[in-house]
Amino acid sequence: MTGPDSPATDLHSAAVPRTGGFVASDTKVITTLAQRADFLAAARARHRATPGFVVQARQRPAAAPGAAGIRVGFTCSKKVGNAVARNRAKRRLRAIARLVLPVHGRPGWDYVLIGRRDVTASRDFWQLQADLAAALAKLHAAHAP
RNA sequence: GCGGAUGGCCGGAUGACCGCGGGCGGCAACGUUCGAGGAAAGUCCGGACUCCAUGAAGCGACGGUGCCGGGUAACGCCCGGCCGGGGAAACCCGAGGGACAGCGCCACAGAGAACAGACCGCCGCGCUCUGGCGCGGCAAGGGUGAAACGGUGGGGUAAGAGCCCACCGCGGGGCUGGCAACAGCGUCGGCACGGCAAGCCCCACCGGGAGCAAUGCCAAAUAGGGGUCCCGCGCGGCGAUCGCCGCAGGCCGCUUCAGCCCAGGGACCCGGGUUGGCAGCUAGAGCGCGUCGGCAACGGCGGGCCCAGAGGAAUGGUCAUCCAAGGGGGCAACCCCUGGACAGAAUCCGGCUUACAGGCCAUCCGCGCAA
RNA sequence: CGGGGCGUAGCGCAGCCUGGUAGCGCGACGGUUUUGGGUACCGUAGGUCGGAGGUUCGAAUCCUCUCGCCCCGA
Repeated sequence: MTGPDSPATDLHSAAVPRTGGFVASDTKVITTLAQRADFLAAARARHRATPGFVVQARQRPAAAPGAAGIRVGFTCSKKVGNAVARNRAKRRLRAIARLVLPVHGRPGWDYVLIGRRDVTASRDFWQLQADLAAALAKLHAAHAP
């Protein structure tokens, strides 16, 4: 993943090679959500819809274990389509999360990306990235005092 | 060339960069290599593997299969053949044993629907008010029906009828060919024997149950609990509270035989703890090549190859060129735009079934043209 | 991975086992009663029996395949 010495790039140059590895104190380590309870907690927190998908975001309590770092989960229910459609939607969401979250995500937060039928798999990839960045900005702003 | 039939194959390609999962090397950074399908699907069959159940034989129950022969680890699959049906042909389709073992059903219509029967009729005799009526014979013709108790033609007769004859069909036994299903031939019988078994059933054959969340190991943690219920701790003999022997009882739905058990065995509920790791987990009835046997399915032999192994679960994104398809423009070369069938491994194999844009190859049948 | 059930008129169901006529309630529509509405009464219409094949003279019913939905166990 991205180290702190790797400068944040703009969206359209996301394909440039990122070098540099993990540092022990890196606060932008991204892990995936696995527990059902985490998904439920994120669903109860704030959310924002975009044309290609829905984002849920939740700031974890500071006392929670492993509070540092960004965590992200993906949801593609049976409504998205058959197994091929679900997997493809999930993979595209995973791709934009990997590109956008190191730049726009905040440590200590959980994000859940929810796929939509047909749109998530077909929408322009750059548009999807822009959607996520804009949604994150709104979510963070709404949370600010 | 057009139309059709069958069998098989492909089902986007190549490259670049950023990423993901596994293996290998390395202390590490990192390098290197591999990474979805013909159906991975539905879960409809058959197995491997693991655990559970005293064993064997017979009987019973339940479920399945069903022309014959072969292939296979096995199958309800495949190949070849037979029979029946469809087609002009290539070819296709068929759950295709038994209806004298028994039971049941065959609506409506029709006279009659399974020991046949007589509505309209046909024939003879008698009567007659000339319309018909009565008695007897007949079952060919009409009508009903999905199906009406052999069919066609001739003889025969009062009218008729396998009453008689020929051919066909049917049934019995025989011969020939075939491993067999079955086919062919001739003979006897004058016809007796309707259909439904994907209705019960009979016959033959097959089948113990559960499933990788199986199962085994390691670690952690609580408890060494509470409650309800069922069966039982029997008898006799010999030797000084034990041992041996016999009987009874128990362990497969029943029976028989063998074996084991004997003072404990079993079922369920409540409460408490865990929701980790490793193995099973991918080299196999494996894939393709050559050769031999076989009509074929397939098998033998030889040498070659290694082809996903995740575990809340890996294949994504972008770009370029080419290929197929659709739309638009142009006389054309060509240009522009859209954009890729069905669909994603979860213990592993053999099949079946279902979904599938488009394309390729081979063989065969019919028609047309040319020779 | 394994097991079970359902699909019939707009809605909820019966009929299927044992094959020949698809029926019940609510609703809809029309009429009567009422000043009007409700109620009550009378009448009418409405169904590819989820889909495709097969067995049978004949299939909602029997058999096979398939689609969709629901439930249960490990």
